[in-house]
Amino acid sequence: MTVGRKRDETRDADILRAVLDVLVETSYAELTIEMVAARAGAGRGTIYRRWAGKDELILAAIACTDRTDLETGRLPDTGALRGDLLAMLDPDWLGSGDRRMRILASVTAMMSRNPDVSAAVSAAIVEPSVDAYRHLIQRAVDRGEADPAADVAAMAQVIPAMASHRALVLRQPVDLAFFTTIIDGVVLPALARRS
Amino acid sequence: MTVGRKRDETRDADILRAVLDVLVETSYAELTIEMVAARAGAGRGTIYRRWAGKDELILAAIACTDRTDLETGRLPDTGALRGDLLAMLDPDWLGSGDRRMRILASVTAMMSRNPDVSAAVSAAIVEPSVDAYRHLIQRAVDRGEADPAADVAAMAQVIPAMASHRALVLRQPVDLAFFTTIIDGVVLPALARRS
DNA sequence: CAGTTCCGCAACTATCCAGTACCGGAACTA
DNA sequence: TAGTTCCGGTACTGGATAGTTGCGGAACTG
Repeated sequence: MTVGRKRDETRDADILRAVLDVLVETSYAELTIEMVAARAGAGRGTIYRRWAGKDELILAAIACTDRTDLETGRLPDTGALRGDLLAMLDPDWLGSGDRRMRILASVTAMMSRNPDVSAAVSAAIVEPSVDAYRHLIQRAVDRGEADPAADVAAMAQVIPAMASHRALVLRQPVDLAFFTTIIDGVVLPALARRS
Repeated sequence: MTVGRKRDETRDADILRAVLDVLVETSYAELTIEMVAARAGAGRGTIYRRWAGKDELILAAIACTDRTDLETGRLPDTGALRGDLLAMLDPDWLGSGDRRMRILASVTAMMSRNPDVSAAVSAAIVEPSVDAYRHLIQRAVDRGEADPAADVAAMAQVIPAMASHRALVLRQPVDLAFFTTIIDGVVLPALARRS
């Protein structure tokens, strides 16, 4: 039936990973197919055979970002909100978060003009984090640790928002010290029970 | 002494304003000198005679953003923190803030690679806002209204951070309802005195 | 008035890059 | 083995644009 050499599907992942690697270092507009091909050890023709063009390629790369670390079942459960929040901040997580922030910066301008990019970024980068924080905070409320009147939806955005602000706008390191400051200086005070 | 037709210095402002107008609609990379010239009713040669190139031009445009509205002496003083924060949110301010957020989005990618752009944006767009919020919050602490143990530096970043997150990342409107939610759901709870 | 510099405009060069086409070779099918 | 499709690589085309140059005219100086 189907005749000829078969397409090597494993190259897809190599190429998409190369796209993200390039986006860590350069912006959406500056990324060229040649950079991706060189990084992936592929020919440009191979890329054009699999994706319709630059936009489709980048869109696919963003969508395949791995966020299994934030699945609800894998979130920390130390018994206290402060412990849960700090438990997320292991070096691996900080490193992958830094990578995602750089990609986010490279893609921000295009998000204004291409709703598909905006949707892909939201689904792959933004929403998983906010969902995770919402889950931890809601659990603290249910446990009676946090103020039952708290605006959980708003509070769940505080850490992602301040992290992206620090990375994208202030251009300062999003490290353990920063997260600790936000947790102890903003999040926990805002959620403390009124006595 | 100096011979010949004099340079019309008033065109500088027209051209720089045109740069910002274009940046509201397109990104740093997509902006062309031709777009700026057309918008300003100028020739490309006039622009190249005044600035060394595209980077210098955009840098100058960012630096000349007007923030006189945020001078310390002009900040609201209603006697209560909530009133002060809400008093900043008149329609003019929301409109100019939206404009600045769009410019910020257009420039974000270049901030990673050009420290001059990053410095210009910080000085012209970010720092004035944070300074204003810090001033209002510090005053509330001094007045005894806010928790004296509050981390004023961290809290002053909450509103700018969540606004830029909403505009740049979530692509949702940064309007009165949003600010009210943040003020009542995050800022005021975090600053409330422990009783 | 003569000479100079600015102005808007248009023509021009040089570069970069998306996208296409093809090559020789490898992998696969019948 | 013959024919087909994929692979990495290279050459090519076409469009966009940064930056330069020159034109005709206006503004200014002496």
